[in-house]
Amino acid sequence: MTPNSKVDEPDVTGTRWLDADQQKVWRNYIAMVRMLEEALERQMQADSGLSMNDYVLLMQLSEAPGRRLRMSELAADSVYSRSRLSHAVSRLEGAGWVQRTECPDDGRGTFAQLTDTGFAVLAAAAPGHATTVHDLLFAPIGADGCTALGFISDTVLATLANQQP
Amino acid sequence: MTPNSKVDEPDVTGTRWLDADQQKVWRNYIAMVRMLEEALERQMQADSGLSMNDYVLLMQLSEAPGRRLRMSELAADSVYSRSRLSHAVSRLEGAGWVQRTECPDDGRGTFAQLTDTGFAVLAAAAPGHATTVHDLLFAPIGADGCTALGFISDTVLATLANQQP
DNA sequence: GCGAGATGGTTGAGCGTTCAACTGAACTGT
DNA sequence: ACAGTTCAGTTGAACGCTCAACCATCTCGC
Repeated sequence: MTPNSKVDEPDVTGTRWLDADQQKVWRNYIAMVRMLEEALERQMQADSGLSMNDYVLLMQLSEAPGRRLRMSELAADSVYSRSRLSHAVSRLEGAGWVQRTECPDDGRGTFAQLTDTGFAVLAAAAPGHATTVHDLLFAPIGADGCTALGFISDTVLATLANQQP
Repeated sequence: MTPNSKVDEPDVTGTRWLDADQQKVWRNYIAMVRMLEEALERQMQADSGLSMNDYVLLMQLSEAPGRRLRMSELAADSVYSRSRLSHAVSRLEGAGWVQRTECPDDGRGTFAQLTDTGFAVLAAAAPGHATTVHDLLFAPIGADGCTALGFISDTVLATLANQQP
């Protein structure tokens, strides 16, 4: 619960406690993530009637070749479980923004294909989103902050990637 | 959808697009946040049978004077809606980790009080969590990364705070 | 004092996510 | 060939969160 005096070394229980600075940073990081998510969600919902989750899914599809991806690729890109993606795509399909397509190469596979309607919705939502991200994140932290955030993201992602397999 | 050549200025639609660097950073930031959350959730669930959300709530309570907080204070600290917190505390109360108490000063108010059982559960969960955060975040990014992340969090939080009222 | 509005908190319905179980298709070894 | 296993994806129930409606209490103006 409370940090040890020796924070660089594990204590007798093998715990690597966080020092006071790290605790504060961790706490503020969590708050930042939550509030930023909330602000983006609010803006997206208000301006486009779209949830951020759906927006990101459509975005991923829009950037894929042929504007379509295998379900599992899309799931991996979005850090979604298969189940979650399946439900999500069903909803997007219901809205007419995505269409499921059979995969000729693999009988088990399914493509999620962005429809023209879906692309239009995405295109309409993009400017507001970009502006919000700019105003709330990149403008305040500046170029140095952007570089630092890039480094942090890359480093943590690499660590997590080496962790899993 | 695609960034303009002039990225520091809003275009004719008033949009402030992100440049290529920022797009990449933003994408990786989202992935980092999701994967980090997932990893922490997994560890917490596996080691303590606790969700991260519940852990953070218990943590906030444990640090408050008398290990109790008004519902609205706890909600603000946790970036929770009142409703969400009310539901969450009901569950925690069901588990015996938190108890609701009347507030003498304000007839409308309610205290969420951490029970001894709740504190014990939290104490048991803390070391594993601290170690995971250390190993997945602070150790990889180093002292400079920690400073940078602190700066970014503070800056974004300040921006968001000035945005709302 | 007292009525109007603001504040603190709860409730229930609806929706999205998770979890475990399931279907079918594709490899693997014999 | 074919049984066992893995892989891609779906399904339905359970659970957590959101949203709007709601009650009770406090505060402010008159």
